[in-house]
This record gives sequence, C-alpha cells and structure tokens, in this order.
Amino acid sequence: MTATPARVRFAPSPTGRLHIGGGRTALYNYLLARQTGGQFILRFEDTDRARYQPETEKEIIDGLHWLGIDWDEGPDKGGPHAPYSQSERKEIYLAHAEKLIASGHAYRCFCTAARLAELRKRQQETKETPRYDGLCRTRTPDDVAARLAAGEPHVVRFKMPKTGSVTCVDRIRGEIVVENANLDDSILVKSDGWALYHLAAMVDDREMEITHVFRSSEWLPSFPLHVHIYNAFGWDQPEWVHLSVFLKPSGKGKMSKRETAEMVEDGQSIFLTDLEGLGYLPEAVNNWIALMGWSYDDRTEFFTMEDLIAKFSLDKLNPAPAAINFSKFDHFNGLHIRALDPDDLAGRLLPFFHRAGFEADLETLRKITPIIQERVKTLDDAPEIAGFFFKGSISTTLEELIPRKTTQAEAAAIAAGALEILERLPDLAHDTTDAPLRAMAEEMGFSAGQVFGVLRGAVTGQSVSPPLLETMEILGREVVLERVAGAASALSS
RNA sequence: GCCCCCAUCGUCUAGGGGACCAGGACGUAGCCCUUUCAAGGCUAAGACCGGGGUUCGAAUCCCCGUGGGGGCACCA
Repeated sequence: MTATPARVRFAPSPTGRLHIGGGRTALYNYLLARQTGGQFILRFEDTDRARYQPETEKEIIDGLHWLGIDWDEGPDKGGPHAPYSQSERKEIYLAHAEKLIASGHAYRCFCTAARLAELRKRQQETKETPRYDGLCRTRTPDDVAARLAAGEPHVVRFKMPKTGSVTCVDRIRGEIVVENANLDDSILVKSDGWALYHLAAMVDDREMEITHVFRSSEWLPSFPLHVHIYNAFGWDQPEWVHLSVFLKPSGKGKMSKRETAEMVEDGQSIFLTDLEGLGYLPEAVNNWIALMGWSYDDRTEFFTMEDLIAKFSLDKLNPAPAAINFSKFDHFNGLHIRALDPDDLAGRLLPFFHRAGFEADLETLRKITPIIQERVKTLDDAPEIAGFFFKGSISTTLEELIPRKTTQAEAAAIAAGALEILERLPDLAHDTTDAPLRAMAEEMGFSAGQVFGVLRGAVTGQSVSPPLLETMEILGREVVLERVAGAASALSS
C-alpha cells in the first residue's frame, strides 16, 4: 500500500497510567506512520499542572517501548518541532489566543469561577443545558481595557457563532453536522495563562504538521469546537479519526478507576506495564488490541508487527465500542508463545523462574522449553508446570503416586519393576526408555497409563506434567533413579 | 435534562442490495489423537434489536422507535 507519508502523533497526558486503550491509539498511529514511511511523534499534553504525575511519563515511554513502538520525534529525543511537552509551549498558545481575539473569534471573559459555578447550578436546577451565558461576550473594548489595566483575572473563550451549523468529517463515521446553537463558548486559556486542550492540541497538531489525528471517541462531543478553531485560524482540517472506546468485559460501560484496581488484585490488568509481569508477550498485546476495532478480512487473526504494518487500513476501522475480552487475550498469548523460537522463549521464561524462587539456568531451561512451549498460556504458568526440574528434592504424597484405578500394591509393583528396568538401561533418552517400559506394562498386565502415572508422580511430584519420557531424559539418570527408588519404598511401606 | 456516536452469535468480528437457510475467531459442549496436561483435528449449539418504507429483491439504503455507549469542567 502506497500513500503519502503520514505525520501522526500519540499525545497522552501524563496524569495516569497507560492502559490498553492508549496503547491501541499509539499502535494505530505507529502502524500508519511506518506503513506510509511517515513520522510518528510522541507529545506530552501536560498543561494541567495540578494533575501532572511526572512518573507516568516514564511509564508511558516504557510501555510503548515494551510494545515495540518507537517514535521519530518526542520529548525524550527532540525533533524539528521541539519542544514536545506542552508545558514548554505556553507562549505559543498564548500568541495564538491573541490572534483569535484579534480576529474576533475569541474574547476575554472576566467571570469568576464562583459566578460560573452559581450559573451552572441554576441551569441544572431548571434542567437547562449547563453552558456559559455569554455575559462577557459583548463587553466594549474600553471595558476590557480597563479591567485588564486593573489586573482583573480572566480567561479566553471561543466566540461560538449563534446560528448556522458546522460539518465535521470523521474518517470512520463520515459527516457529522452539528447546530452551532448547541455549542458552548468554551474556555481556551485559563486564568493562570495555561492553554486548555482545545487550543493547545489544535495549535500543536498544526505546528507539527500532523496529517491524521487519532483520538478516542470521547472527543466527539468537542469535535465541532475543534473544527471551528481550525476554521477560525484559516487552517485546512487534518484527517480526524475517532477511535471507539473499550468497554469493560461485561460490555456495560467503560472501566472505572475502582474496577481497574480490583482487576489488578485479581491478577489481571489493562495497564501496559503490568502485562509483562503477568506473563504476556508484547506481540500478543499488539495482536489483541489491534483487532479490537479493526479487522483485516474474514479469517486472518494472527498478526506480527510486520503484518500489522503491512495490512493496517483506516478503511477497516470499526466505529462501535468493543468489550474487552481477556480469554481471547490468553488465546493470542498462547499463539504467540508457540510461534516463538524455543531459545527466545527460554530467555523470556528465565526471569519468571527466578521470581518464583527457582535457581533456573538458561542452559537447562532451553532443554525444557520445547516440551512446555505448547502448555503455557502466560509465561508465569511455566514455573508451575516445570518448577520441579529445579527442585533438589521433591515431596510426593501417596495419593500422587497412585494413579486412578490402581491399588497401592499395584503401584508399588510398578515402581519396583520400572526401577529395575531403568537401572539396567544404558541411558534414559526418551527413545530408549519407551519400549522397555511399555513392554513391562504389558507383561505385568497394566496399561501404559498406569505405569507412566506412577513414574510421573515419582519423578515430578505432580499428577500433571510435561511428557514423562522427555522429562526423565532432561532430569538425568541420577535424579530419576533416586526419585523412583524413593517412590518404590514409600509405596511398599 | 440536552448534545453526539453506535447497533450481526455470550464476546471480537466478516458482510457495504442478489454470491448469506449469514462466514471466521474466542469461549462452551462432544468426539478423535494421546502416558497426564496441553497443543492439534473434527463436529455441535449460538446472531442480522423492533417497526415502517425504497426495491423484483435488504443483514446491507432511508425514517421512526428501542437499546447501548460517550460527553456536557478554568481535566484530557
């Protein structure tokens, strides 16, 4: 797909943790930039100094890097339109606000916060739509000058036309026509001199030559305002792309702060920087979130980053909100785990064994990985399944040593018989142990399952394990014989 | 209350007038494979929100209703 290079940006505000919704917005931006050979820009919208949380800037950067998303311009690496943090661009916004005032598209408003609160309260009581009543809209230049000279605090408001309508074009939804009479005189610059999103983001997108504005559909209500602002400056509109929001798994509304916190306690999370620790692969996260609101065709669902870059298309974006589906997430994680080169997987597994308290080494893990690769859904499953490989000794209960439909005496006979066979074999490679053990089962009148069951319990201490013969091969002769002997004596007592 | 958006299986979705008694995926159930557990294969149940139009013909286009979602800050 060839297109003109897109200049896109991900512009989070460092006021909270980065979740999968933001991750998806960043991903789509990134995909379009890489697909078209354009640029992807990271910008921090940190004009709200009260809600600013510096540590979330690092979290955003770490989260995006983990996903494999990198940017061409940003606060941490500069670029032709630096600075890339809005807190450093205050004067630019102020200058633009002045332009708007001069051209009659904005005005200074001296109403106090108290009056505004009072106004809003009254409007709510009379069930009117809460909005500014326009008191300062018609002040004379002399009046304004006098108040300015007196140092009266004021904000700058957009002078919304009272009549007519505005047509907003969204890439996903098409034309949205809104009556100007329904729109408010929104504040553009606060009394402390900081620009609000409405002004700052528009100015930055323009200055940074952004071609496609990806943002959450939560912005749809102020979309008309933003179109008006662009028009007031005489600028051409960018492509506006309003992404549908993510709904909680039940599909009933957005995830609340409290619910996301509860989720973390339950060992699940929508925060990017939690997902790594929970054993998810960034490849799976990308695949999963890319498909929430976007599709390729009627059957392809497995995508690598390269696939996504090649196949992403604005035309296939879906306007409807999507409920988060964690079981599908697990499914994708499994697919990507199985698609990994085993040595690569072993390297990713290592920290999970260490964290679970096992003194695992990469060399042994590389031997184990092929037999557990298709058994783990998340990386943190692995120590549970294969931790016994790194235990000096295992403790088994009689229950674990006796398979179903088998008596203790039978299990004891199996253990003793198997021990005898294994001791005589030159090595415990899985293809040398296979035939003798099966032959023994037949001679003794047991099913292979019974024999393997006893040995599984003896060797792994678990009733569920990776394939037994391969497991014994990796464990080694000494350990296997010791454990089987231990089981034989336990069973015969 | 007002404004805006959306509407296909439980969930994510394909579908853009006839190719659809609606396809795929997750999940669920069953079977096969099998030393356990997985993985894999096969099968099953499961949806076009309702009502009007337009049309020879509508899941697809239009209108109304209903339902769901989002927003109404000197937050973003």
